[in-house]
Amino acid sequence: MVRAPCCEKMGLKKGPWTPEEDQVLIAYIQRYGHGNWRALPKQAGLLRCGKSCRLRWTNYLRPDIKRGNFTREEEEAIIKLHELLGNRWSAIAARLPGRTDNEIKNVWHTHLKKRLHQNPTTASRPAVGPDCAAYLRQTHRHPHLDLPTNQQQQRQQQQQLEMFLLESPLSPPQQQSSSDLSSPSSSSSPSNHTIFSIKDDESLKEFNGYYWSDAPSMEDPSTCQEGFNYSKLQPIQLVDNESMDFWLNLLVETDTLPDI
DNA sequence: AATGTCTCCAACCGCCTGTGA
DNA sequence: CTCACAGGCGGTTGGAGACAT
Repeated sequence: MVRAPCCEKMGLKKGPWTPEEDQVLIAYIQRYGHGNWRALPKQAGLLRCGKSCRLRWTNYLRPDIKRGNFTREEEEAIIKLHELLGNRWSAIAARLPGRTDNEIKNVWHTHLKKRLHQNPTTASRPAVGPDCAAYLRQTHRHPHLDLPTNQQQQRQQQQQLEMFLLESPLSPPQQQSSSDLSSPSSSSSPSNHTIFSIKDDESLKEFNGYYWSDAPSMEDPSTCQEGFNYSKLQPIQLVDNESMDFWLNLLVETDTLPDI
C-alpha cells in the first residue's frame, strides 16, 4: 500500500533552500514562533511543506546551532555516546549543545565509522549494555541472543539507560521495565538498574572480536550458533548511588578500562 | 584541461509515537 | 477505545565540490 504524502506536493518546492526562503522562515519564526509547522509555510508565504520548514530550521537556521568542524572532543563524545545509545542521533545530539542529530549522523557515517573500522582497537570500547545487545540483534549477528524481541521493550530499555546517563547520578533511578534484559534482571528491585558486564578478560576479547568483526560468516545467521557465548554476559545490579556513579564513569569514560 | 570517481552533507522519505477529539 | 493528525526520528539519497587519472 502506498502511503499518502505528508503534504500536498503539488506546487510545493523541493530541494535546496534559497537565501530568500531562509530569510522568510527566520523572520516568521522570530516574530510568531513555530507553533504549527504544517500551517507555517502557508502563513509565512513559503512554497514548502511544514516538514521541510521544520528540518531547515532545526538543522540549519536555528540561532543556537554551532557551525564548523567537529572538535576531537566532540568526536570522542559521539563515539562514546554511540556506543551507549546506538543510532539514537537525537539523544546523542541532546548531549552535544549546538549540534544537530542530522549533523552528528553525517559525521558518524562519513568519518567516525570509517575510523572505527580502520582502527577498532584504539577506538573506544563497545558498550556492554542493552544497546550493544540491541545492536547485535539488529544486525542479525546474533539473532539467538536471549533479549527482548519486542521493539517497545528495547526502546524502553534504551530510554532508561539514557535517563540514567542524563539524570544527576544522585537522583533516584528509573523503574525498570517488566521483562528486562535476560532473565537475571527479573529479580531486580524497582530501584535497580541492570547493565551487562563481561565475566572475564577472555570473554571480553571474544566479545570484542565478534562485535567488531565484519567477517561474512557473522552475517550468516546459520553460523551464529558458533558465535559468542552470551552466557559470558552477566547482569550487574546497581543498588546504590555509589555503584551508579561507578558505572556512569565506566560507561562514559571508557578509557579507564584496561587495554585488550 | 577534460573526464571519471569519490566524498560529503543538506534534504527528503517513510515510519513511529504522542496527543487530542 | 479508536482514529486522525502533527511532530519527531533515523535511514537514505542526490547533487555539488574535491580529488585522481
